[in-house]
Amino acid sequence: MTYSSKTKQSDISLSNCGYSKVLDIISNKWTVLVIYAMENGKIRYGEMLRRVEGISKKMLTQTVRKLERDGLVQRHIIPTVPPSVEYSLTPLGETLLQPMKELRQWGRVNYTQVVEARANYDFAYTTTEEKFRL
Amino acid sequence: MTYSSKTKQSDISLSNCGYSKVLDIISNKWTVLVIYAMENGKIRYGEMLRRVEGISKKMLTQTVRKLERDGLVQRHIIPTVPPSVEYSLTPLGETLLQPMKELRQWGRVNYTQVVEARANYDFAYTTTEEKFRL
DNA sequence: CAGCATCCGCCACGATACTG
DNA sequence: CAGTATCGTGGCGGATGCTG
Repeated sequence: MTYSSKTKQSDISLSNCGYSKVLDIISNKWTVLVIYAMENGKIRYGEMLRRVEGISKKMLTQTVRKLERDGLVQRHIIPTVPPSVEYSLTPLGETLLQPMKELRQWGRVNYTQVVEARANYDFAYTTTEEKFRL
Repeated sequence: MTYSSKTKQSDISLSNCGYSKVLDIISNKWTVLVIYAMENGKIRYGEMLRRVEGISKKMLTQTVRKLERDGLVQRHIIPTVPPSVEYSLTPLGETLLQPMKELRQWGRVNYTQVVEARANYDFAYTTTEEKFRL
């Protein structure tokens, strides 16, 4: 969705690869964090705004609407004054939690190695002139 | 990487959440597809270009360089004329394959439900006037 | 064959202000 | 409290052309 889907048929295309379909859903800045905020059950709009550091009201609304459209999130409006709204994962949304947690686990375990690899790479491709400044 | 990392500390921030760290690596248009292309072992540049439908040379090079920098991919230059280059996953890169496959599996199993949910949502929020045209 | 250089359009995202 | 409306922008990604 994020990108135009004008791709022809092939063995690995954006249209028929399962990866792409998932990316179509979760590959943007805030989606996974918002889902993450709901992993323990119902949560109110304002509470999410506080828990997901750095997100703006605009992006939170936009993200949560998209997830609702995708059938991953439910929206419960509680008619009080002022109104409050609770969000939670649907059963379908819950099923996404498991694979996501494994990815998170991978990140926790391996990210330091990635950071090291980057440092090595950057050092190796640094000009000798720049190296002398260290 | 895709986005600026100017976020303060919090319980869910871009900097300390495992999800974000993984997204930092795989969340862009082509990365997962390129990794996918290497899941069965060595593969040459031109072969990837053909297998990953729709990717341009620029983006393939860019993606593969980033993965190399992250320590997930190895580059083997074979000194022939004209030169050929083989790419393959590193041991670290291989470890990412498992969680990625589960995500792909999730996509295969559940994507149709997502598509249905979207159709329902769009229909529900279509104006009655537009509905009459159906 | 396997790239790199350049130019450019587009849209995801951020900031700000207003509302029921 | 939980949103909408509007405007501005950075940089991702596409297209094209050139090299060793």
